[in-house]
Amino acid sequence: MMKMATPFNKLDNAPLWTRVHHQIKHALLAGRFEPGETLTLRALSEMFGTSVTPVRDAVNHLVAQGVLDAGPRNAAVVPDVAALQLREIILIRTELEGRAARETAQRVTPELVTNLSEQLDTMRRLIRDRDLSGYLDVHRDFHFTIYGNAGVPLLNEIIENLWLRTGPILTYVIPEYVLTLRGSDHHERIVEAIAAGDAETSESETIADIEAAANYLLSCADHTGRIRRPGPA
Amino acid sequence: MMKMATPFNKLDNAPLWTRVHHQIKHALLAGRFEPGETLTLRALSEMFGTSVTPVRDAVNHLVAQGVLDAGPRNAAVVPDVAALQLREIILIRTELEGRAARETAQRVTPELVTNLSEQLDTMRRLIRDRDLSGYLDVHRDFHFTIYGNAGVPLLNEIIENLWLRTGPILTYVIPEYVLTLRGSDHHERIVEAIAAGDAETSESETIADIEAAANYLLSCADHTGRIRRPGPA
DNA sequence: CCCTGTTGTGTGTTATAACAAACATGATGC
DNA sequence: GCATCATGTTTGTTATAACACACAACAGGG
Repeated sequence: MMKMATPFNKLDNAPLWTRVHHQIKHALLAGRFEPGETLTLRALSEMFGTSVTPVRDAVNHLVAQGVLDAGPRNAAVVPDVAALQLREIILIRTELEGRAARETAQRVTPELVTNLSEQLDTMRRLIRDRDLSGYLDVHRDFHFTIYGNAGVPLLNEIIENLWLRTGPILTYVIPEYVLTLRGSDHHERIVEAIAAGDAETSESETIADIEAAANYLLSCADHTGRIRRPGPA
Repeated sequence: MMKMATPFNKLDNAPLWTRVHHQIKHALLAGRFEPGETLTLRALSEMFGTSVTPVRDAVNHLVAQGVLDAGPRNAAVVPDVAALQLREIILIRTELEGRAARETAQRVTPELVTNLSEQLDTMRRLIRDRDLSGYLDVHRDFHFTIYGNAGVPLLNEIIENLWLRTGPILTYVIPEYVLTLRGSDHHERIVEAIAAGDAETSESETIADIEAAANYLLSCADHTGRIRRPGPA
């Protein structure tokens, strides 16, 4: 009497607002919304072909996470993260990601080192091929592979939230930074330290990596403290 | 032509779901919901006398903040924070609150020291009077006075979120702990360190304070790792 | 010409109803 | 007596409409 037909319809009963949430998040990380832009519920609902209720839920979620700002009249605006806020985020990121890297080094496994080394190779290849979009994806996977092995899920959750907050400005500023690396980045040393179980170096190199990228971003700030996109050329 | 009547009706135009959010949050911190209890939208809406929409928004906000858990069928359940999760929270709290205390010590002002000393006196008096509920309030104010003077609003926001996560178990376990203090707590030394601009001691004493309370909480865990309420007597 | 009051439009908010999935309950057949 | 299926209830989800506030544009009076 088992119903054989439609074997896997269990998958698409995820709530609508979840998918909307996912799409907005990715659009944010891809830089498809301009910093400072206010997102209206009706525009988004038309964009996704749903009623306003699911997008309202999704936007509420993002505002609660701090990924979107609450503007006047509780309108959702894309955060225009300035130098001041960036410095705050970086301070907390160094603290938290440094600690995560330390924890991971203390519980290193052979598989982890293998995975990280492979990701390192992939990153090198993507830089050589000038595939910056692909690089950013693997780069993020690389870092979260480390943090995910710290054995502290909550730490991972908070770090992910902090990355999300820098999303809008990252995508239009980082590519130029990546090209200046030429392989002389901290990632190799992080993997070496983790492989050696050297918690101290693992932490310090992680912090150095974050601060190097942050310093580049901060150098893109104008006199008002707003991070501006480099010339489009 | 100025409308003189109803002089201050500007105050109650805050969205309904904001107030619902506020009330649920405080009920949580006051331990008025049992850990593991699932909160139904219709029950809450009847409790607050609104429709389900505002409570839905409020609950969504809390779930997104990690203050409430998302149970099966996306139902909101009061988190039953076990020893394992508590250890994670404490790890991050020591990291973040330690850093905040360090920052505050480096930018101490005379007013800050005055305020902290007054709060310290109030706390001593409330302990002497066995007013544990009042003590917990001032105690929270004391800590957030320190963190609020670190000059890093985002740090404050994250720390507040972490406190919220421990809310449900704090209220029914901490009172007994407070009574064991007898004034020999770390708070005085924290204020001394801040007043002296001693960032190092400010951080270490803050961490010691957090870990002392955490160790008490963890000693209340049974063999399954769940924190249990001490005898009601 | 400028100020002011009005009106229209856009936007988030709230209520309500219809919906669908999950669970408990009880009846029915073996 | 027990398993199984039907059904009713509970609960989150979504759509829709009415609402209230805010802002902009515009017209009229000074």
